Order: sequence, then C-alpha cells, then structure tokens
Amino acid sequence: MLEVYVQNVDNTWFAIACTQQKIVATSFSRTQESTLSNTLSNIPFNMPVQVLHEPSNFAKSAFAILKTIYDGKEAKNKLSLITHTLPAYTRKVLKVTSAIPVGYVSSYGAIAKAVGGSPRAVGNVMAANPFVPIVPCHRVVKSDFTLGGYGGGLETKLEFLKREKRGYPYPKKITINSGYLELFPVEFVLKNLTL
DNA sequence: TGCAAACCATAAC
DNA sequence: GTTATGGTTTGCA
Repeated sequence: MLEVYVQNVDNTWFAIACTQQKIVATSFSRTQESTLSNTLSNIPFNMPVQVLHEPSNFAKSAFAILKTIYDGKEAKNKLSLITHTLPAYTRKVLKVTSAIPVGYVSSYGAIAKAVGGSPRAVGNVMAANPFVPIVPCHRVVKSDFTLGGYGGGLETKLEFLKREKRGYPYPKKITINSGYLELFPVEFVLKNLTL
C-alpha cells in the first residue's frame, strides 16, 4: 500500500507518493487538487493508495527536502526514488538530468547527445517527469536558451531558475558514464529574457 | 526570422 | 503491431 501526502508550505502545495522509505512520485502546484491528481497520475499500474493527512517521519523529511529544492537551495540529503517501473530510456534521461547542478542548465539536445535518442524524446521524458522538482527538469531548456516547456507553466520555470542563480561565469562539461553533458550558467537563460 | 523536415521513445489504439 | 504525439533541432530561403 502506497502512502500519499499533500501539504501546503508557504502557499504552495506539495504532494508525495511513497512507501516507508522510498519515493514513487512527487509534485507541487498552486492548488491542492491539481497537486494531488498530478501525483496520483504518476503512480504506476494501479497500485493501491491511501491518502493520509498526518505525515510519517519519512514524509516530513521528504517535504522538507522538496521545499529546500523549491527554494533554490542545495539539498544535502537525497531521497531514494523508485524507478524500476519506468522504461529504461526514461530512467537514463532522468538520471542524467539529476546530474545538472543548481546554478546551471542544460538543453534537450545536449542531454540527447549524452544518453542517445533525440531532443524530442528527451522532451517527452521531461514532460512525464514523476519526480518534480527532485529531478530538476526545470533546468532543461532549448538550445537557444529560451525556456522550452514546463508542466507547471513557464512562469514557474522562470521563477525557479531565478532562485537558482549562482553567478557562474562559464559553461562546462561534466562526464557521464562514457560520455559528457554540457552545462551552461542559468544566467544564459535569464539574460535572454530581457523583454 | 520563419518554416519544413528529421528526429525517436512512449503511450494509446 | 501500428500510429500519433511531443517541454526539439537543424538547415535553408
């Protein structure tokens, strides 16, 4: 039986679907309803679920981590995610996306170069990300540094990136297994958006 | 700039 | 099996 929790922190709703120690899905949004339905829609098969109101200790710590990430801060503790129910390619893309640090972005195409497949296939994985914002799909933008899409709305994606500004000056590459991933300072995106 | 064609993993038929 | 669908990219006018 999976446990699902919904909680409001500083005017944002967060939800967690989990076992005793592991995360199956997370999300956040403006309303309790959409947050809950988002999370429920990412639960694989039809695993039985109970929605609880009093958070377990594990849920409490998970909410704290979600909020830390949401605030644009470094999360020192990591949550363990249940991914074996997801397709292999999806797992690879989510894993590489997780390697993008706060303060940097990458692009759909750059991730495709790192893991194989096409930019559009990567976009499809982002759109279906069950672990928002733990897997930082908000740090994936188009190759011209415009925003691309975001489930929670582009405004939300932009605010996220603003909070993650770190002032890094240069792009860099990090090595993934046998390949590399290109990273760019968030400022490359923010600078472009002077309207 | 704008548009068409190529791209490729998934989910839905 | 097959098809339709993208949170894209690239090339060319």
